[in-house]
Amino acid sequence: MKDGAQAPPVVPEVLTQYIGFLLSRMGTIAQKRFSTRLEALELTPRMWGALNVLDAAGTITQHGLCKRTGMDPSSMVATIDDLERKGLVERRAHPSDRRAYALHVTDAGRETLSEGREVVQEVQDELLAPLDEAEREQLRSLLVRLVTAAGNTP
Amino acid sequence: MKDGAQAPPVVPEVLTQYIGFLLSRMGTIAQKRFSTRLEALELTPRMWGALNVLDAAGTITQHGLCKRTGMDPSSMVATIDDLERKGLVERRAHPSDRRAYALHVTDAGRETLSEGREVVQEVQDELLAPLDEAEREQLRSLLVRLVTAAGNTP
DNA sequence: CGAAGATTGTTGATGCAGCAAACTATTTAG
DNA sequence: CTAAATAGTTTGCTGCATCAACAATCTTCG
Repeated sequence: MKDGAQAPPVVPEVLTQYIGFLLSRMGTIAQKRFSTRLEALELTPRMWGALNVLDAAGTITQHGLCKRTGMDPSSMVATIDDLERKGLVERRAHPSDRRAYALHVTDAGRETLSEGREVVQEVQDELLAPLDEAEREQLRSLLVRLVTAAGNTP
Repeated sequence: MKDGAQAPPVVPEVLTQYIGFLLSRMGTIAQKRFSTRLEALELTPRMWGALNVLDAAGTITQHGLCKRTGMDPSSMVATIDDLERKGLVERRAHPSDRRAYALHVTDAGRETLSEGREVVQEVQDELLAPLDEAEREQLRSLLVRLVTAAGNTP
């Protein structure tokens, strides 16, 4: 019966004192899970993030998306290419700047968004299974403060 | 004065509701910061993690390290190579298994560990600057529970 | 006005980490 | 003793981040 005595794996106690390690590790795990589940919609995490921010912004340029998502401009090109190829996003002419595109979410894009939200909710519920509702909100709030602060210093 | 009206960047409100996104983003940020700071000691985050776990374990095999750190065996080979080349770790013969190595931290390795702990502590303090002591402990505890649970399900 | 500099989107090159397959040497199971 | 599993290693593929360079366009300011 080796399954009963399964190694106490995955979180060496030494490292549980390093919040940085925990953040980085949990981040990787989350990313992997979302990535796997989003495959069903033929979306990558980057596409999903961009689509969400774009939808919330209404209209925005690629550069604007880069600033908000922290994504590199060159990666953004590929991401928008992918989204446009799937018909979820359109590159329209920007009304006042001929260098830039005015990005728009299509109806198909909004459809995909609502499907995606269900999937994402499921994954999130799995990841946060050990926490009750109050703890989840606590975690969320702490993370928002950290990400916000970290984004304004570097 | 455009610097006063700096864009409210880095955390689009849409995404603050996705704890998965926050985790993944904060994890990336943390990793980058640590990576930068550890360069002063000529260490990568992977080397640092392996060195810590190894030190805490006393003696352990590469495979054991892989299980505990979640690192890929092929990556582990390169990581141990690096640590050994810097004289921080030794690959000794395993007493009872001629396939495996018994890894040991050298005196130089312990020296580096104590230097590294100071650096890591600094970075952690910077990252967690917005949180008071109680909140940090709260975050740590929540993350440990999540990582532990996530490590036992996949 | 008009030249200099900044911005937007794009391409290409580089490097790293994760993943999987194949392989050797050795140990364990049946 | 043979078959299967394990430890370590090598190699190649993939995905993503980062960087430098570039063309088109906008902005600034003498």
